[in-house]
Amino acid sequence: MHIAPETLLDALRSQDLRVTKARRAVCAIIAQRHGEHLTAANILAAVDADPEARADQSTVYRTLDALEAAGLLAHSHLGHGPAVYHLASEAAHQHVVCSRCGATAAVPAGGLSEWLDDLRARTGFEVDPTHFAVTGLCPDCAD
Amino acid sequence: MHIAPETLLDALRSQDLRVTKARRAVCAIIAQRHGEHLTAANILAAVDADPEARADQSTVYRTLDALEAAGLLAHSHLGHGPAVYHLASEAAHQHVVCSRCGATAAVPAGGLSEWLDDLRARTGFEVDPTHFAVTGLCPDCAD
DNA sequence: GTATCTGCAAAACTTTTGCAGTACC
DNA sequence: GGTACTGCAAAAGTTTTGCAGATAC
Repeated sequence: MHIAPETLLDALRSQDLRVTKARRAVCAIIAQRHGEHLTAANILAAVDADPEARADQSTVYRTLDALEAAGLLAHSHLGHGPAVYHLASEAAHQHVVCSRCGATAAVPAGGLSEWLDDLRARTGFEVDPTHFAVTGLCPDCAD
Repeated sequence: MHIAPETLLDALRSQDLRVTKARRAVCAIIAQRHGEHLTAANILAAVDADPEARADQSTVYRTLDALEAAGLLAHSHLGHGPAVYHLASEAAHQHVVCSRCGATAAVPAGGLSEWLDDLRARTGFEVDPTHFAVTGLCPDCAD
């Protein structure tokens, strides 16, 4: 469940992408805090908090895009706020977000297969259920 | 499958909300074009197209909020763009959006009950699956 | 009369883009 | 050396907000 920043950088190298100071910094944050729901703003703040590193917000977005295009990273939308990024190697999971208090829960995507089969049968779409969360009311707010 | 603007206005009245010119105009558009995927911008444009009516965009948003709070309207997010509004009385349905070309499909929420039961059992959340679309690749783009 | 609603203008918020300069390979 | 990347600044796009004035009841 751990990943070294070098693993990410090596993956970039293997795709003929350049390893720059900004990309090192972003990859370090992602490796260090993976498992969290990191937004682009979180990553930018973390980079800026490191006196050795800095990166413009546009660079952070472009780096995240590059990592995503390289297949290393994916993002999801947990409701109305900013997108959250996570390693593509993390197990696919569906997010459920409370529309009142914002609490989140995750369920492995594995349990959704009948639903996905049903959707594909009805619509012909190859569905990726993890990109958008579903909303609902958490147990506390459901009262 | 039709609804009169007066039905919406009456519902507002019954909740002690005031019936104004702007609200009449917005309700007229919604009643007239219900079944479509109307964005706030669509509604604003439609109001402005009527020489008799006009409303500021902030008024349109506030009117939509009021109708939603009154339980008459609901909105969904079909991907990255603006939210779309529809009558709360319309049958619940789940949207599926192609992440490449933007094509949409809809499936009745009815077929999702096992999945919803499963989610509730695992997370305790009362899930509303219709608020966010799921993304995927449509048959044409899946090649 | 008074609480609610409206218009206007500006801002909030996330993300994207154009462009000139810098740094990686 | 040449291409890819970066920083800066500005803009895009949707939605929200503050406030003074207008309007529905």
